[in-house]
Amino acid sequence: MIRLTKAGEYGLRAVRYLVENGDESRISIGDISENKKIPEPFLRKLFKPLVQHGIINSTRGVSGGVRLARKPEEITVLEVVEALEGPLALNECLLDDAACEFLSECGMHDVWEEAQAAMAKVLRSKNLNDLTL
Amino acid sequence: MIRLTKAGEYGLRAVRYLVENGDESRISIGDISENKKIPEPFLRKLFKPLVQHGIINSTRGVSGGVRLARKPEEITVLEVVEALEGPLALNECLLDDAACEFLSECGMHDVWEEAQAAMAKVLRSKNLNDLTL
DNA sequence: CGCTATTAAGAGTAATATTCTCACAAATAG
DNA sequence: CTATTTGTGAGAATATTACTCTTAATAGCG
Repeated sequence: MIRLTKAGEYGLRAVRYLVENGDESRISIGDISENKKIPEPFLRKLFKPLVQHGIINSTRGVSGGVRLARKPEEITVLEVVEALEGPLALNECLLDDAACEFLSECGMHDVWEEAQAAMAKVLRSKNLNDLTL
Repeated sequence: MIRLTKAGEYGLRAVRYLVENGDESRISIGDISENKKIPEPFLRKLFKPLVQHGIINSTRGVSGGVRLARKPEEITVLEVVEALEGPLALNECLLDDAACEFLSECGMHDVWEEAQAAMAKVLRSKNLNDLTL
């Protein structure tokens, strides 16, 4: 089907909410969930990779919450997508050559690589501020 | 995950086999399955959409089989991929606007559209002969 | 200090989509 | 009419996605 999952969809929506409400204060995942209509426990899970990739900062406890770890214009859409969905790989062979039993005689490898590069270029050219226009 | 499924992978592999062995004669799905290491009953199913999309011609019975319905250089990779995977739609909202509950305030719609167009352009620029180099 | 309210983190479960199998039906050449 | 080959429908197995419930950390307050 070649499609973005809910993880990517929800995660981007959440990150965008932080950009729009990013007055340095921390925002709770519950708030985001409520405002953006995202199932809370699921959203909660999405923040783990975002934190690990240094896109989001989180603190627990009373007045804790999440916020962008860097300025929005320094975070590309590609970064967020890859944190949430894993590295871009339109076909398995683009992730791990060994996955293709046909290798050089495959014929498709280069096509997928080119298609993926084109897509990645677009996603890399957009930063989080570009989403709020 | 944004990845090609086995349907696309197997289908392209099968179509490529036809290009390479396309001496006007019909080839049985069993042959393709054996040569390209594709589970036969599954491959069988993949030919249905290929026939429906006018990419493949099939005939039943003794000395029947499948073959390309047109010259390989007149069939684009995009055509084959879309026949097998359904229309390209990196996000649901690119297929059906109603699917997005945020619509104009979404922010991501245009980004996905642009990324998808870039990818589609590459896949449309390649025909089946380009795969056999 | 220790309790409590609040919030993120982690483990585990349910739903859905994909991949594959099997059994049989329909067509066709000889 | 028979051997061969594609077509079709039901459905099992597996992988992925989506969601829920429990646990751990933190700050503030008496």
